Amino acid sequence: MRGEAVGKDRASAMLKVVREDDDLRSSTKDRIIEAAFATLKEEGFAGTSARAIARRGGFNQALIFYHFGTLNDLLLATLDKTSAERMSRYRDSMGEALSVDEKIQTATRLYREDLGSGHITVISEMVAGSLSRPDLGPEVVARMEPWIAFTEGVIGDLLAGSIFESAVNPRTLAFAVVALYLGVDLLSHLDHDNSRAEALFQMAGAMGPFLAPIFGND
Amino acid sequence: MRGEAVGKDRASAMLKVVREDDDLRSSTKDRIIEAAFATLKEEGFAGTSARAIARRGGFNQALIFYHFGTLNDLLLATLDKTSAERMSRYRDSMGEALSVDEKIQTATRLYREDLGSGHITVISEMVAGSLSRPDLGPEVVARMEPWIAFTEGVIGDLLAGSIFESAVNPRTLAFAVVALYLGVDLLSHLDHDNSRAEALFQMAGAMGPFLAPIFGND
Amino acid sequence: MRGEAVGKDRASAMLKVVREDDDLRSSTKDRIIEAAFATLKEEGFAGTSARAIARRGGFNQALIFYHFGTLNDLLLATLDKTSAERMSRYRDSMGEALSVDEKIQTATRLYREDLGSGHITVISEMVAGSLSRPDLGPEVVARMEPWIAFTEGVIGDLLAGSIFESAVNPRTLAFAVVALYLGVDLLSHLDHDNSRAEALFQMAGAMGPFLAPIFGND
Amino acid sequence: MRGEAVGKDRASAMLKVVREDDDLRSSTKDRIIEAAFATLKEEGFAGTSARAIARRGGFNQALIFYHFGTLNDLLLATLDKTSAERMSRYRDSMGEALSVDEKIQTATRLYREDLGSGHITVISEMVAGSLSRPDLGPEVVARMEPWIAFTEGVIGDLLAGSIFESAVNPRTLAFAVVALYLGVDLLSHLDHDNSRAEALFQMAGAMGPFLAPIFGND
DNA sequence: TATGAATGAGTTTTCATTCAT
DNA sequence: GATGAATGAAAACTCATTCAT
Repeated sequence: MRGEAVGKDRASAMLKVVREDDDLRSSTKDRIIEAAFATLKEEGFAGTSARAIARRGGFNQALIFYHFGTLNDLLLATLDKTSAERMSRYRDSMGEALSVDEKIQTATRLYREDLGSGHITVISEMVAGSLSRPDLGPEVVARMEPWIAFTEGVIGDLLAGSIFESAVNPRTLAFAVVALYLGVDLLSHLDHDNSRAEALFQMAGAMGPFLAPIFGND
Repeated sequence: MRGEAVGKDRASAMLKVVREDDDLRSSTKDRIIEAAFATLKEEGFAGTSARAIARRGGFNQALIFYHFGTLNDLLLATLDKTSAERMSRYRDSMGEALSVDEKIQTATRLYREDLGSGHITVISEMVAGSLSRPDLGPEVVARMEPWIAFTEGVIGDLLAGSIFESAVNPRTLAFAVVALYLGVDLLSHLDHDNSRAEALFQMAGAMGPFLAPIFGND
Repeated sequence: MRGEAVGKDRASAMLKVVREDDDLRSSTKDRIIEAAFATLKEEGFAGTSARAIARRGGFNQALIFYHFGTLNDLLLATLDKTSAERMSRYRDSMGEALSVDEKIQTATRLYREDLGSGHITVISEMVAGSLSRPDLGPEVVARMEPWIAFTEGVIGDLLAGSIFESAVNPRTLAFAVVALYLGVDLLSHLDHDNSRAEALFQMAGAMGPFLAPIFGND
Repeated sequence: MRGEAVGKDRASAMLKVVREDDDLRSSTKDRIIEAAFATLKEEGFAGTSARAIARRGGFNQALIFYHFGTLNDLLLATLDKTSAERMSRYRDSMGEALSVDEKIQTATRLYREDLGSGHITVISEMVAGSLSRPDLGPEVVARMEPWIAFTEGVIGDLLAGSIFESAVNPRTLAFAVVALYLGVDLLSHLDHDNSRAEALFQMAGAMGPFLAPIFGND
């Protein structure tokens, strides 16, 4: 496990397929990112040192620096990967939800999905941990922008033609939604209690039918 | 043993005033807390080491441990003090605001006040920094509860008699408001940009007059 | 040896006098400098890591940083101490040597002394090692200046009244003498062969009597 | 095993010329040596890691070890090449200079040439950096010998027939000259100030005409 | 020949905390 | 109450070198 060669998966990949079932053909960079993800999830940002990641992934500390140059860069790559995966999932699912009501249901479902997969934990840890580090903060906030833009799109569709169209700035509201989502994640994660987030989604769900006529999605 | 000296400066403070000659200087514990606050504000959570606090306060590192036993405990005491000060300020101001509209105006004013005084920076740093540390997280979240309770009271007053009274759970909504506030703080702090938070407050302010009749505070 | 208290030698110094014979009353900073000196002498500049110094001195690595802040600063302090000790020795001895001949004899004697005590090794290592480090180079060269100034004084005395007085710039010649001394040190140290340096001093000694009349020191 | 490939690029160079298409590029070993030279010159001995050399030369780190077995060996090969080039230059030029005066002028010119080309920097870095490493020191000093021998020859020619012939040992004096040259290089390089070396050469130049009659080269 | 990947041992430095005084 | 000194553990990162291909 320690000294095994990983790179170069042209012919040898064929052989490796036999060897294991799930994490095959994962390149070394991917393996490192996976280890970083797992460490963030299990040990929190503060516990995610190069040593801890390497221990969890079963590889040498130095490998991180060989592939990513910097621990920060690995962390950001991990955030990027998670973020990209979730983004495509959100884009697909929200695209199919047409009415306000459906969108709320879908968002609730995705939230629960994120919760189960640990993405919420990892993103919460990354955002929170980066806050106090001047070198990471700006990078992390830059990675929030796509989410705000995406949310802005969803909100824009909803508002179009409604009575709020002129009163509400979709970009500002999108910022608020992302901030709320983040705050809920943090607080829920912080005390290991998802019941309040769950109640919030259910409250929103209960309001869905009332909102539908207002937004004209019937 | 070490921690025994902690938490009994009500009576002894009386003595100190007598003991010191003229200028009744803040007690040592207060001085340490002030130094911790200043360090959190200027250097961020990650930069707030025992050494950094001691350097800023002009006292010896070991003094922190003598008085607070643990760096974590000092940090929590600092959060407590800030939180208590702000809470009384919020309680007084929001008590005087009667209508939804007034409450929004007051909340906006208090937010700006917190921004200028650095309380938002310090709280953001504390919450975010603690999140990644299993020993601090639960303690910090416990200190959020009073704010949720306070917000719940404010919301409860508003909802009483309105058409939402039965549809909305004040506790859940209070949780959402605090989460939103926290999320906005974090994001604004993260990229040193308060303009979006400001836009959000202004959007809320613009909606105030429309909301007033709904809530029957006219 | 490991956990022993060192500082605070007011009353306890009395007790310590009994405990050991030579390195008593040496403050911790001195002990660290001595360990650094010994390490430079025995293991060379490249081998003088914080760990190596601490191992040799029997104290904790971190103590170096507590007292000197930086490894560089410890190294420079070590050079300073050695340099100051040798300077006073040179000043005294050369002051007593009046004629050219005597000065050459004295210089030879001092060189041999330096060789035996390891000062030449340490200075050679420091100078050479610093060369390739931009942070140390300028500091080391600054510590060469006093030696050039001292040499300039010695040369100035010799030249005064001689036929060379107008032809030779004492400062330039002093630079050359120090450079020669350094070069001889380096080469001798490099191949562990002092015979050529010795031969050089003897050649100079043989020329002494011939030079005396030229400089008018008879 | 690794080192077997070292040192036989005379015949194989012939083959290479044929093998590569048109632009007979320098052999790989030469390219590596050139990269090492450039790195020593630009980044100093301490900055001349295998990675730094490879980066500068645009080739793979491992190539160094394939061709030279050891980083030390590459460094020594680099010193060898530089040294050999300079030696032939010195031999030619000094051979043409007959009188003391001319020899001083020529040496001054060559020194300036070395300064401009960076050879002095590289040699200074190599000598100084090696000094602190037991594995390099002896090798480097061995590479000084040819220079001492060469200088001995030059001095021997000068002394022949002069009044110093019996008093001065040419070998010892040659050692002193090389040591002086080295010391001047180091000090000048150390504080990025060549003015003192320049002054020294000019002082020597000014004395040239006076020395000529003594040595009988008129 | 050449290379990308990998590694073990090393580096300086910072940390929270303890202890004797 | 307060302090200077001391420590063990850990941090991020770099090094020369090896190896399979």
